[in-house]
Amino acid sequence: MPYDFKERENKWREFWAKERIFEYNFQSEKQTFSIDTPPRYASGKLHIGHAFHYSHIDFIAKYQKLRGKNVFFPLCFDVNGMPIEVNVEKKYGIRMRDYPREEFVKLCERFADDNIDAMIHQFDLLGITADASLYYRTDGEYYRKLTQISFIRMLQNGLIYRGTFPVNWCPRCETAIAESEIVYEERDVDLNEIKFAGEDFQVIIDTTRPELIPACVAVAVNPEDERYTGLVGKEVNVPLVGKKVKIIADKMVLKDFGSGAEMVCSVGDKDDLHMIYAHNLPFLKSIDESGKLTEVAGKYKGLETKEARKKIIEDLKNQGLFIGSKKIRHNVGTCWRCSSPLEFLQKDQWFVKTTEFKDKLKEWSKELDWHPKFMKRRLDDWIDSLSWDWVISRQRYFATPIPVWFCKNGHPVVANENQCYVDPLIDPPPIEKCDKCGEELKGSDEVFDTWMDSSISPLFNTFYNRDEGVFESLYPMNLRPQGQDIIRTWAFYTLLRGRHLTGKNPWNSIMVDGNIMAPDGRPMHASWGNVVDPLGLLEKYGADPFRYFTSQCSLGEDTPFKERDLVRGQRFVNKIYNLANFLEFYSGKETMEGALKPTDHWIRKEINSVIREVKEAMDEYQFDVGMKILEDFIWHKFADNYVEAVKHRMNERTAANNVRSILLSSLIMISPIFPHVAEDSYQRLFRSGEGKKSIFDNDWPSTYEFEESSAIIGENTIEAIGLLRSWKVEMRIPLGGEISKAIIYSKNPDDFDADEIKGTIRAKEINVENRKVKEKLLGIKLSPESYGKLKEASPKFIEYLMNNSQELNREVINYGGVSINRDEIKTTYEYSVDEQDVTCGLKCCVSIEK
RNA sequence: GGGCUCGUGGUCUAGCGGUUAUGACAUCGCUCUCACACAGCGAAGGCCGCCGGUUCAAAUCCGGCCGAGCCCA
Repeated sequence: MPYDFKERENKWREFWAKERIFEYNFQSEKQTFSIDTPPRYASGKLHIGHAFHYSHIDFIAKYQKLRGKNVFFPLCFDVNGMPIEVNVEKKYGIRMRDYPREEFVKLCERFADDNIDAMIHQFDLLGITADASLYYRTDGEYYRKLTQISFIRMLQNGLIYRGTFPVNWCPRCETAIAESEIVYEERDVDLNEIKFAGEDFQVIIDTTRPELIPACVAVAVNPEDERYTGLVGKEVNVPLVGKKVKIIADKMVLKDFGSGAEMVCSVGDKDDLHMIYAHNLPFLKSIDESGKLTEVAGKYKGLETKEARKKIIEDLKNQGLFIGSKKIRHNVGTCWRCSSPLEFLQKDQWFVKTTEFKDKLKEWSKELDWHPKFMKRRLDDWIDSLSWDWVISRQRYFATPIPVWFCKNGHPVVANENQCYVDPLIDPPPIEKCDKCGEELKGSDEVFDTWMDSSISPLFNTFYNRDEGVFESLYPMNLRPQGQDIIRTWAFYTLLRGRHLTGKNPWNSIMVDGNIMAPDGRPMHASWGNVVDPLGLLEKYGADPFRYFTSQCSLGEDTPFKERDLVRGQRFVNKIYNLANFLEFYSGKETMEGALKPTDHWIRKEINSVIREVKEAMDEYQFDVGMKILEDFIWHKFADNYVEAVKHRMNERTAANNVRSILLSSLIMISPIFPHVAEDSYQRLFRSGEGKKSIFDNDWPSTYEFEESSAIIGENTIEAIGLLRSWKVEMRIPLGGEISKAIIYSKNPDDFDADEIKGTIRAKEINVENRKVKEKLLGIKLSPESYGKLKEASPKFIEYLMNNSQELNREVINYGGVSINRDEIKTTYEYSVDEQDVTCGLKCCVSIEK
């Protein structure tokens, strides 16, 4: 019977919501397991990466609940920043900077509101039960208030300062331009060769922007460039402006490009920026907001860049320092609105100190429990490579306003904590006039980098600054789950800020996921046409099969999307559904008592190791490992082997109860990944009577008692049944059909439960005999210690034993002066019988008479 | 250019010092079987990316090369 997932999945989702199964209980005595949920970006449609990542988080939440924890798993959304601005621009066909600020922000808010409802529905479709009673969004007043307060506290503690940093700037529109607003154009530009004279040598530098000569702070060459060996560290004269700069060596300079020497200007481009920080060079501002040269340029002051370029080349030619120029194709960043080439311009910005905490940050990162471990290296390498502090101010509209006012002399006045949330463009400053110069104050129009919001998620979650008692009990949180792409942003900034604001790490452990690739192994891109829509898959297969796919991805690895995993998941769900059907059919029909038989002991032994191994895998977030163990156990050991073996005695209460109990334990273990079919089966079979309200109210199964000797007989019996069943298939006897006689040939007839075999394969008579059985040695495996002892003799020793298998019966075998105990040798035998109509396995041979 | 990760039957994947190298999907047989044909039983299919090294022993450890992914404010 196929499983009707649509109806059933919906039913149980509604049940969980109505019964508040997954709600955090602030009054509970239970230990909390808290998850710092990634606030999902309010962009709208669920893409497969979200579906993948949030399923993993949901596995953890549900697993921890079964482990008896009070699970804190907030439902939350990230609703600040540029991607929403860009979406709004697209949706309405408008441009942010052409639009009144307040109205534009309103459009952004509306856009986010509309999307959040859809996203909550999409989470629900996946069976993700993030807790709506712990809801937050990062643009809420309550959240932005905390963002502002955290800024004020860090500023007061000297961790934030005002400095200058270059931004992309359009000199014509006189506005800052964000990275995403830059239009790159291939243009033909002049690459000029200019002579820089040293004391007794000269260097020819290549530049497309001679007007930046006044801003030159160094000449850079590649350290491996032989042409400049011995010149590094010497000084050269910068033409026209009468100053000297040093020659520095930096790997960023391309050896093969032109002369291999270039000027470092502060600041011409990003490479310059890196070199300025790396070599501790000064910042100059040679171009102003309107694109004119400043006093740094001396006599060229006031000229526009284009005029200055012309004039400078002319002067260079007059002095014989201009060698020539050639046209090259060059990628030029231009303004989206007016196509003017952009400048990289020094502007006042707010910074959070990071570089002076490098060593501290690495210590803090070490305190975290990383899953997988290698992800820690990514954060440490990032910390090592930091060259400058974190710039937190943005010249944008839709984000948390920086709670500051400025006087006309540039003195900042910061809001009081009790004023927050505050919008300085609307609200009055805390004091009327500047306390330094008495001038009028004007609200700052700068906003925070959105990481300033999201990097306090653990503080918001744990009621920092709202409820000291709750904060003390919840902080630090147990787990931060996140993507590998934002280790250097979200993980880094959260660690930094949590530590600075509370003195403690924000969480104890961090789990980092990889990405889902397209089926072709490449990243998904709309333009490549390889994007997979998860909503269509949910419609086609349901949530549990989709979760099966996500469980199959190794933690931290990139995994190509495979629809066949959903097919497999769907079959597995169906298998579980039918196991429940089977048990439902036999429910309450037991008519006799009976004792536990060897196969019952065997399945108990098997599930015991499953209970332990799945727990270990889930504790390490290795869902693929856990699921594999469960799949092998439930599908093959339990369904194919045990249930088949026990079917014939389901009228015995002991047998029926053992099947019920093993199934219940299996359902509990698989419920984090298959919540719907597990709940469905649970409600049908186990809820009535004294059962808990939901499968998720149960505890992780504890181990079963069993007898080892019986379990071994059970295992042999299972093998014999398997052989007989496949033998029946080969003989073209229907599996349900009766046979007159089955014969088991074995060395030890007592090693089999004949009644079980007889009942299962429907034989009228069964014989277990030890006649005519031959053993054949299939393989020998030595213990590692034996290999160590024998060393180079190992392969020869195994060969010797294979040829002289009687040696194996001795307690101690001497070989080449080394004594090996027989216990250290593991052997594999196969049985065979000199009769035609038999089939043989590792434990026995079987034969059938129709 | 730098850091990290991955490269195993047709496809995807497990294994991460000694196993007869997992398993899935696809392919090919056979079986409607009283929970399940979205099932069961079986078959075929592999120089474990390439080249060196360490070791008695390497898919597994080390080095180099080739290819792929993430990140570099």
